[in-house]
Amino acid sequence: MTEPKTDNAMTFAEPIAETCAGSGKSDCKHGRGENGCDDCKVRLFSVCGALEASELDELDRISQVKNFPAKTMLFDQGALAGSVFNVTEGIVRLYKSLPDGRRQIVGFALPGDFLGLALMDRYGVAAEAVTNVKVCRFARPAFLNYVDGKPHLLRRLHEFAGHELSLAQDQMLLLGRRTAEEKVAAFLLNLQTRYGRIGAMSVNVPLPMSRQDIADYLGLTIETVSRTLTKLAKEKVVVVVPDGVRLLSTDRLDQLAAA
Amino acid sequence: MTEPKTDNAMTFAEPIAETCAGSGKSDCKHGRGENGCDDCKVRLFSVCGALEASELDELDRISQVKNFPAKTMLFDQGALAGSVFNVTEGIVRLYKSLPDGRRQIVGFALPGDFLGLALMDRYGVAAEAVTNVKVCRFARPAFLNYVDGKPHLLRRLHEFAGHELSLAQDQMLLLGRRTAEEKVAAFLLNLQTRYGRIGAMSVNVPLPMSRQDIADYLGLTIETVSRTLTKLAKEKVVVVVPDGVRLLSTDRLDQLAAA
DNA sequence: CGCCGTCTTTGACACAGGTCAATGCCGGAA
DNA sequence: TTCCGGCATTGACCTGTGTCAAAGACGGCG
Repeated sequence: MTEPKTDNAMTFAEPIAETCAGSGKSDCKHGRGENGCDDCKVRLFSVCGALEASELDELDRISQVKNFPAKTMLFDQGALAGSVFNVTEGIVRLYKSLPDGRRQIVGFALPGDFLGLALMDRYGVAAEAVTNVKVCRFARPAFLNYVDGKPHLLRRLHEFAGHELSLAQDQMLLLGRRTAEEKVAAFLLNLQTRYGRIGAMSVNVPLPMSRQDIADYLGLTIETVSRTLTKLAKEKVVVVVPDGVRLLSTDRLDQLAAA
Repeated sequence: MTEPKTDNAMTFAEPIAETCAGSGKSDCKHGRGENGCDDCKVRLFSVCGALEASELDELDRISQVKNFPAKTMLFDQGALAGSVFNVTEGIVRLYKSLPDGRRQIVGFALPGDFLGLALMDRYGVAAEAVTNVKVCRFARPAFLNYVDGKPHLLRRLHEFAGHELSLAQDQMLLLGRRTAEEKVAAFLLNLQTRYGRIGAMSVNVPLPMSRQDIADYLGLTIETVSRTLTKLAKEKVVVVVPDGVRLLSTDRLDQLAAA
């Protein structure tokens, strides 16, 4: 369990707004690399296919780039949901907390991921920048207005929500029924896959988040995460490197994860 | 952990179709008790407010009442999602399984709840009748067709999905960070609340599901569930009765659940 | 009525993972 | 360069929960 943080007077970030110079050039071709439109501020993976070039332009126009330094909060659990975010750089942790400080990280948002898409009036989880983070922010009213009257997009959003739910259910299975070793193995494979989707496919899996974060994501303690990683390293399944892990035997990990 | 079931050759239910006599009377007033329209086959809590009377009629028309005896399967994990269900009577368990038989129940569906609303092409979880179950079934194409062109409904559905996600995240917190006693306390309170919403508000909480089901829902073993219940009974927090529990001190439970 | 199968409870014991504490590692400040 | 503070690792030990086994409780059925 997480020990109550002494440093829990977490500052609410005052993000630095940028003028979005550079992405303002209007000769944008909306080239659809695997990162979505390369010129645009937003990085759409999942929703991209549902959008016309003109719609992408419009979406881009109502957006605003913001930076959040590492460890600052994008929004707090239960706060009025004023914005929808699209992460473009860095990693965000999403979590719920118990009054005594125990914390459960329900997910890490990587570049391309959306936050606040549920479109409920309050955020159900808190979001903090793990690394320095760049996001594309949409004011809720503008986004709602944009979405309304685009049933295909609404539909897409709904499918997307269904996918999120499915992932959450996978995580329940992991939290409720898997051993520490299985949890860590599944986590590493999962991260590898997700990094693969944003270009950095490799056996080198960066772990920008702390051991505490990993522990709070997997329902373990920091010591158990550390020990498990060491054990996997001793068994030549992984190599622990600064800020990451190199996967030696994905097969073995698959086996351990017992997907 | 769940021991591998010897009886896992679970039969795929061949539901008995009914002719829906009785609810076919067309003088339905669509009286909106807390159960939705009392005359209709469907029992809509969450989505109800978004529908006009005429739309409810239409929805009712494309629906079909089916019965599933206890322990039969409504659909399997990964199966083609051919139907959307609205539970009208009984309880359904939704779960994911590991290849070795370990099982995680991700939720219990009570009357009024929808199954398969994610509208993805495959079910992400399996669904089994805990008790005898009566559902209102919509063929996917008909339901999709019905939903399309009703943006307000689509919107509502999306909000509903967001709510589901939020519940799933609460469950992650429970699974990852709570003790056995906290889990059981939270479970009982949660059930009480949900029963309250469908009319049977009382300190008597029916537990139609087995101890194994509760264990698989809370990430515990059957023995731990049993012991915890016994402990709560010794402390005069609850009384264990046949197929249920009477809550003596909701306050104490709240305190234990540490919401 | 008694038998039997299934579920639940209870007890004794084991162990995965938590707790506590010491040490190591590293990067930034002076 | 050294000091310092914040992680991460490692070890020793403990405990909550799992495992195994036996004994009720209960309902269906002959």
